[in-house]
Amino acid sequence: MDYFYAACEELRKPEIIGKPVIVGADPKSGKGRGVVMTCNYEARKYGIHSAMPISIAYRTKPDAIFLPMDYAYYEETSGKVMQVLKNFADDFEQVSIDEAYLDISSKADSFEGAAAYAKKIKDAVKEKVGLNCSIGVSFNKLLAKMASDAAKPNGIKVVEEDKVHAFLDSMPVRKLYSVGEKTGERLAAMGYGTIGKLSKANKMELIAEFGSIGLELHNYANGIDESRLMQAALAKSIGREMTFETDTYNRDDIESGLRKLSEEVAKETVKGGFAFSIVTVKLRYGDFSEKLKSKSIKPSSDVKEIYETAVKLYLDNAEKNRKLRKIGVRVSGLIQYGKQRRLG
DNA sequence: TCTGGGGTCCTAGGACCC
DNA sequence: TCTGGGGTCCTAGGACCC
Repeated sequence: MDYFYAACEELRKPEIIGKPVIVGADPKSGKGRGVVMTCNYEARKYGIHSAMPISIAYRTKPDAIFLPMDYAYYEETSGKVMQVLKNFADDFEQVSIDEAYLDISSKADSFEGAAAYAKKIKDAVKEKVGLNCSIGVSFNKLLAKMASDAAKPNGIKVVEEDKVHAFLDSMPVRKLYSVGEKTGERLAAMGYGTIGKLSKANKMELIAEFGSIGLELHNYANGIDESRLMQAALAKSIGREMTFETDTYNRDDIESGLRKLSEEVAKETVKGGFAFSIVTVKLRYGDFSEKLKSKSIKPSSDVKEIYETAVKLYLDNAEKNRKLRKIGVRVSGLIQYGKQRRLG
């Protein structure tokens, strides 16, 4: 989906269409903590983008329309979109709230036919939900995904078998799926600044540097991806995090934060019908250094177990003279004992 | 300029079991 | 006195994605 959260807001507030719209943290007149979740293309004209600190977005365009996240509404809208998409697919994999893979092998016998079919899907999403999406069409998931990125906004991009290198080679290596900031820097230092250069790299050199990921990088750079669509899987962990308005080492503030987070996590695990056997606490200090501390326990579904384990992990491991910026609570080792309900 | 919150997967050492 | 190989679980850390 194109700029999904901001597009959802435009859908229910047509009067904001055409103005810069930013969904994310409360800017608090430039003092707010947090980031831009997404923004529409009018806001992007000013250089605003996802993950940008909200304070900078505010400084850049103080008269933009700033809106808080409304997950429940976005989930509901996402559900409608996914329902439309499923009806067009032989096989279907939802990847996130606003992305999905569709296997349409039986629906077209050429890429030309597939492109026409993609247009039908786009039109149906627009007609039934009212939102624009972008579609990548290719012969594997990697290339379909990268083509859909290239198709944004509101486009369709096809990558045929004999056009893989024409499509990938000139892109900076950072655009390759699975290459983030760190791997991008290491690849650049090795002389692989573009996907084309990476595609010709020596496999063994990449394996020596990155282990099994090195082989994956080489395959991806050559457009090779044999992964299949995955069936919806049960959650592996459930967590909640919060950033303090100002950094703190006050024990009462931190413990009440852990209590609130534990309660939310417990509510979510009960909703999913899960017990858990591992509790993890995240501690982020003012300098952004982060520690995760975890403890295995007897399987439980009790909020008290989460809270008491979380507080113990905090007390045993936090450096009490350093202020904390963020805390988090997560449970894993999930065992489903009850009926699954949809997780939000 | 100052950096969120939800996740997943991979690696690795040590403990422990057979 | 010196000692293998296979496996799982626990804990911690790192990277990435949306």
